[in-house]
Amino acid sequence: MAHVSIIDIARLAQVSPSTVSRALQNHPRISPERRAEIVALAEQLGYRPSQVARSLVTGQTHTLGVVASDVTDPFVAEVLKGVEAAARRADYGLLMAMSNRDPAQEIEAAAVLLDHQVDGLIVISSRAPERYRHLPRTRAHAVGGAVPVVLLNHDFSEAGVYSVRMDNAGAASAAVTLLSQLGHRHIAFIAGPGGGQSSHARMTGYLQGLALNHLTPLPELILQGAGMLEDGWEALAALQAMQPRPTAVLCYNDLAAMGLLAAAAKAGVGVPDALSVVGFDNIPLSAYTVPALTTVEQPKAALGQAAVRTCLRALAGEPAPPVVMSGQIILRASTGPCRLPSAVG
Amino acid sequence: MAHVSIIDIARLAQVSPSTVSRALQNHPRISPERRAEIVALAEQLGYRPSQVARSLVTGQTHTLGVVASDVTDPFVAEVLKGVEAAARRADYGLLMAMSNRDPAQEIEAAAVLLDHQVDGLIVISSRAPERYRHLPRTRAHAVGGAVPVVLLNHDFSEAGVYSVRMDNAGAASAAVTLLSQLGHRHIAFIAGPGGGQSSHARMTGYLQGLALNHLTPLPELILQGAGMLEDGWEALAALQAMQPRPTAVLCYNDLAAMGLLAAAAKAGVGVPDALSVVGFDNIPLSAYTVPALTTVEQPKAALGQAAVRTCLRALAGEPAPPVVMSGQIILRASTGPCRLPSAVG
DNA sequence: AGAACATGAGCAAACGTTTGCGCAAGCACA
DNA sequence: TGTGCTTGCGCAAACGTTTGCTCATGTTCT
Repeated sequence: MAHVSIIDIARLAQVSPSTVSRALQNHPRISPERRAEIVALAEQLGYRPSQVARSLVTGQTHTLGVVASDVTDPFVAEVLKGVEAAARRADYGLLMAMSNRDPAQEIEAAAVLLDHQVDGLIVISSRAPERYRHLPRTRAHAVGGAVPVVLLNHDFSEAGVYSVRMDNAGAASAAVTLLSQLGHRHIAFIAGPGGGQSSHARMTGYLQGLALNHLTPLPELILQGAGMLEDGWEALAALQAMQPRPTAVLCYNDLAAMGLLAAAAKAGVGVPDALSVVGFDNIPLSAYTVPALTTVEQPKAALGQAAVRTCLRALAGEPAPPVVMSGQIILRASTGPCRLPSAVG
Repeated sequence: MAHVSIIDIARLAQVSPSTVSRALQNHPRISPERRAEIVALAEQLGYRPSQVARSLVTGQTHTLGVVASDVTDPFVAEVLKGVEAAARRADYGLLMAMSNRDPAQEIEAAAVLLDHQVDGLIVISSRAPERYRHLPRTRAHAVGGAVPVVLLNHDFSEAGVYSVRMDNAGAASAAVTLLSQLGHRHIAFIAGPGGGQSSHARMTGYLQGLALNHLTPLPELILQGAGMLEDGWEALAALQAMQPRPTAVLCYNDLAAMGLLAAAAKAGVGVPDALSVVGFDNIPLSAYTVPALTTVEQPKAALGQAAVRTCLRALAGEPAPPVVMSGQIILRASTGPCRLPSAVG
């Protein structure tokens, strides 16, 4: 027995297919009795409407596209979870693709999703925002013309491109202030992937924080990284070699911080006594490191939800202003007062 | 300017739409010149075929459904990544939904994905395999009748349901043997979520491992858990209270192990001196704990790829026998020789 | 030279919905 | 009783493809 269609129901109910269609979508001009009869019949036959056929005529798939840089990154995973929950609540499907942190793959993935006629696109941690400008995203019945793209953790303003992000700069600056208040004068920064807005903004915030606390920014205190465990792991040696030696480190994310923590433990560098470490993201694991990681909470699930909300707003033709959420410092055990006399002063 | 369709091309090339369609899919009965002309025109117009329309007539969406228990679990994320990569390579889209470890949500998600006419379904860590038996998954043009379901880390054999998993029991048993060889006589086990096959199999393997090494299984040495950080964290107190006190613990997964590690560090219980800890999954972070975690490697990406391969095989009508991969113990620093004289014996 | 066949292309149906329009019957109003 | 509005439903087009069939032309074989 094949798939039961609206026509089968029509035949059995002795009505036209259009009547069945209207009955099932609660069209006002269908008599209550007919509706009841048809609904019952549909239920009984186990009728499930063909989303594909529906999409073809309406031009909407009721599906959102998500391109994520890498689900393996706990931050991304948490955001994705928020996106999924919100999409499900709004009865939207989720078509997923991964960019593997590569701009080319990102844009390619976006194109593929658009080919599948997603109603909207959400990009978690874009690395190539400017390329959405020329991405053809016209749709057959498109409401506002193009399918909306919402960039998560990127502020790129362009028609049809929306933005949901955290106040990375503010949070990073606050983290530096915290360290400064603990007495640290030499604060290093392990940067994140180039191309990402969040990396750039956190760097900016780091510098702002230094300025705010009258600390002199030293280029050599900034280490390159990509937001991965290895970054922190490898950073320790560089930190140890610095003159003056930093007593605190702000990391691009928790992953880098955890790498650093592991390296410190291995090298016998006491945290926080010899080195204070601050992460970013507050991934679940950060509460379980040794010592527990002081970090900046990002409202990950909320960011995901906001992205979906923004996308749906844009779809509805409503205004969808940029969303900026603020972080909050989670004080745990990886930070402490500066124990070393400042080598320079 | 709206979406350019096959008809627009046909008009411009002065041919029929069918010719355009055939030209674009390299049908043999189209002259090379025509094909070239049409292909060029399509390229120039930026033509992108409507997957929706195509799906309607072919009955295939070229899309796989994935229901994951929780992307936030690093194991799941890694597997998902493998699935995504393999699907992309095969030119398949990925429709994603999350079950949040809830059987009801799992089956509901599966139904939603099926409504979107996914060609196949991959379930990462199913908790309700038996319910796929009665899930209506007939398709209009279905090749083999029903859309294939491949269960990842579950062995449930039923027509149309395929299985890709790891040899959980064998690996768990091997882990116990390792601990036994290190001199441990009292080995505890923190179990995983009930309902999951992997949890059950690892438990079985644990018991087999005990038997194999002539250790007596004690019910009180088995703690309940759900494969989460908190499990390990909370387990420490229980372990400490046990008589005889276990000197080693096998955990359902790395997450639980990391929770335990954190708790041990906080309580001043030396690992591995006072307590050896073995995890499961070998998530990336497990190499960066303090001490680094001894664990069982699961070929996560390979599992994901195998799931896609199996699904595609089933779709092609080829035989798709169950896949069983074997794990391998990764020896790191959280395990060591038993230092305590056995209290009993 | 006739038959059989290969080549290149078009016609039209089909996929399963949604929806604008038309139409008949019933009703209220003047 | 005629006019106009409402209610309930059907007709048919449309969405953008794919594909079985048909058909004309050219080619090769006997």
